[in-house]
Amino acid sequence: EDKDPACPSEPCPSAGTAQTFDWMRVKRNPPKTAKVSEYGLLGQPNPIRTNFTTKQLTELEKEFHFNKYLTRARRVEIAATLELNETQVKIWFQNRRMKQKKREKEGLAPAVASRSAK
Amino acid sequence: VMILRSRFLDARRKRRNFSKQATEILNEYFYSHLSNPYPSEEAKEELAKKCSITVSQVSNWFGNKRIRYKKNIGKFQEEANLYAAKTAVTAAHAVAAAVQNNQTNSP
DNA sequence: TTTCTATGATTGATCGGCTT
DNA sequence: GAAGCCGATCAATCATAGAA
Repeated sequence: EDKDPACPSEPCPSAGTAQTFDWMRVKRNPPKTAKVSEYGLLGQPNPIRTNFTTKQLTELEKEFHFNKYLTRARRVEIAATLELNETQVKIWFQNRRMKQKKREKEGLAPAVASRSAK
Repeated sequence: VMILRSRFLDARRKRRNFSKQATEILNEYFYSHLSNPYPSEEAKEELAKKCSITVSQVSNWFGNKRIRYKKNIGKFQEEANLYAAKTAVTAAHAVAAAVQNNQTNSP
């Protein structure tokens, strides 16, 4: 049930004007990581968000420690080894770099001392 | 079994809720900018300072708030009206104070 | 204490903009 | 002109704090 925007320009205080702005309508397209399972059969079009295994994450992390950026060749290698798309590997590295940057920025001088703990 | 869902036991385990007043400040900003609740980097830094939390936490808060708000606008209606009224009262006080001051200076 | 809900954080993936 | 990166954000989920 929606309310007709009867009073758009009049700020009637008592009325709960719950308008819907554009940002509330934003919808993300489903991940293109469809990848119909090999023997799925189940009517599962696509699990949407892939859950990386601990093994995959460990390998990716190891590689990241070695190189923050990947070459096409290396990416193909890793993708094949870990059974992931090249895109997934690429995106993982991008996100990982962002995470790295965030940690460096925050984990540097907490400003207010905290030497009172323990 | 696949009890490997132990997502490395993230740091989210030791989560702490923000102070009552911090949440108050964040909500005031959110509802007074409901048409576009996307604070700029500068605004985030200011909010972070006022709330005594990090900029990332401010970002997380707005991210969660936006998603959860639009997921169920009705559930936040009461809260929305509450803050709308609050800001209205604040504005009214400012006006009242101005009037008061004006009269005091007018014999 | 147990159950359920509110909430902060994490993260694979998307969007728009800019560079190569 | 497609491809990669960045920064911000989304959206689903995790794990816990707090209400019931």
